[in-house]
Amino acid sequence: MTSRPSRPRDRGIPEATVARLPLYLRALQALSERGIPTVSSGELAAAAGVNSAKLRKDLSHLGSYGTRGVGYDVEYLIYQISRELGLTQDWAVAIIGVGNLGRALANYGGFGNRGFRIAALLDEAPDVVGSEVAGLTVRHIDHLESVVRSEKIAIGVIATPASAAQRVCDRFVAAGVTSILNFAPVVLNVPEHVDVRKVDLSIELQILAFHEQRKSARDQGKDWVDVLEA
Amino acid sequence: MTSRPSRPRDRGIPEATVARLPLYLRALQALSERGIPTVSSGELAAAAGVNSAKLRKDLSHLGSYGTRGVGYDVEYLIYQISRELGLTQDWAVAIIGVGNLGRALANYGGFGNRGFRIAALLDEAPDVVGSEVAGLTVRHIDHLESVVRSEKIAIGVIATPASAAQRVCDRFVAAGVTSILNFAPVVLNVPEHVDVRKVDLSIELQILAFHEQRKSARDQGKDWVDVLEA
DNA sequence: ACGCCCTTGTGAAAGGGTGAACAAAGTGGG
DNA sequence: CCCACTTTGTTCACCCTTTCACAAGGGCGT
Repeated sequence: MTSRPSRPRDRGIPEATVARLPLYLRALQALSERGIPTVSSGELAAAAGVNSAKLRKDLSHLGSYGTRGVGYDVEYLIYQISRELGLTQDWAVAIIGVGNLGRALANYGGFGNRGFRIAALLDEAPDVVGSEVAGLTVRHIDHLESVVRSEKIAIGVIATPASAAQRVCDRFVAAGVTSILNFAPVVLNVPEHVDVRKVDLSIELQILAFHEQRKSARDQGKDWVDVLEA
Repeated sequence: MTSRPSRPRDRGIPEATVARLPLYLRALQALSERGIPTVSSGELAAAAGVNSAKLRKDLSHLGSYGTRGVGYDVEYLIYQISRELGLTQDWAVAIIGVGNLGRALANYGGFGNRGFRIAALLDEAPDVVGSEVAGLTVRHIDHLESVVRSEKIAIGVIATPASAAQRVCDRFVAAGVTSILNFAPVVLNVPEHVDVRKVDLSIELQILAFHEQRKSARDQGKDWVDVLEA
């Protein structure tokens, strides 16, 4: 079947690498816009905020797309990463919940030029349904199933209040959606074959607070542990 | 100085554990609201979406706060985790950029009851400055430095377009802010002592797309690699 | 054509995180 | 008072990730 001898691609790209590929992609697109034809691992790593050894190892998982002594061809690498991430195809996305967050997502420019197309906005509230947001008419959530089927939606975005999230999630899953991006602060229950990623605004703040507390405690030479002991 | 002999807290809590503590905290608060007094590691782990061994190990980094044969006291554990994360003190937060995203953040309820207080909303656009959002009057970004000082802001949130992010970041740093939550799709340059966390809406989608592509490729029995070889 | 210099790709080692499994410790019933 | 049962806290082995260091490979000037 595979005749070519030298194919270093493992088909098993580490999760940590996958999470960084979008970073590299963005840095490369910035270079491309500035008309820069090639870039070394050191330069690209600096632009993406990682160290160069990590970057080289990450890219080596996709194949040998660099040229020793020169670096990487910007356009070629953009294409290879895009393809690996599946961004060369068109992904239809539905956003449920058109509050401030849903609106922010709908208006976020970063989707269009990366293979994502917002195909539907759904909400429950009568005063939102029918209004126009980001060039789309908001439809009632009752249309969820029919929209998923007609628009071939594979990725669903949940931007509802926490109380509605699991219900929306169940309807997504029942309709055949297999990837869900969840902004509601709840743990979603899904079957094995469905991927969920969570973005939680307050968790990030809490992690920052932890480090911030540690910094200020150190500055003051305090020993929190003993002070607060029972 | 430290007189008590048995103090298992290492002061070196793994980063992965810190990232999960907010999850446990939320699950515990839900239990607390339902009036449940104690919880076992298995139950709490299920509610937080992790396995029980991991949960027990995470909690053991804070100390021995459970009772063998019984489980954990919900209220006590809430207090211990809150304290560890630094949520028992009041954190003043400033949000720069009052677009849809900034508004979503300002209206997000999850902050108030976790020690975070939004102390200022700043923007540049004349049509936003002066308007009222989430009970606060939006002020012009020129006040950034004075607001940081007068409100003792330790955490800054950047919700501006990408083009403005680094500039805002520099001003935050110069004014003495040491923790930054960045929603703009750029890599921020900061000095060593400043913590930056990034939330990127489009990166999460790209990671989902990668897995989704893989799933559909597998379903169709395709061998992408060979098909697309040069 | 040759050799110098630069940069990639990778092997090996170190570090951190995960999960299974178990001993220690506490509860409650008889 | 003792025993059976429950659940924690921890040990250990494994896996994934990061990092260092360097050999292999390609361009460029002479």
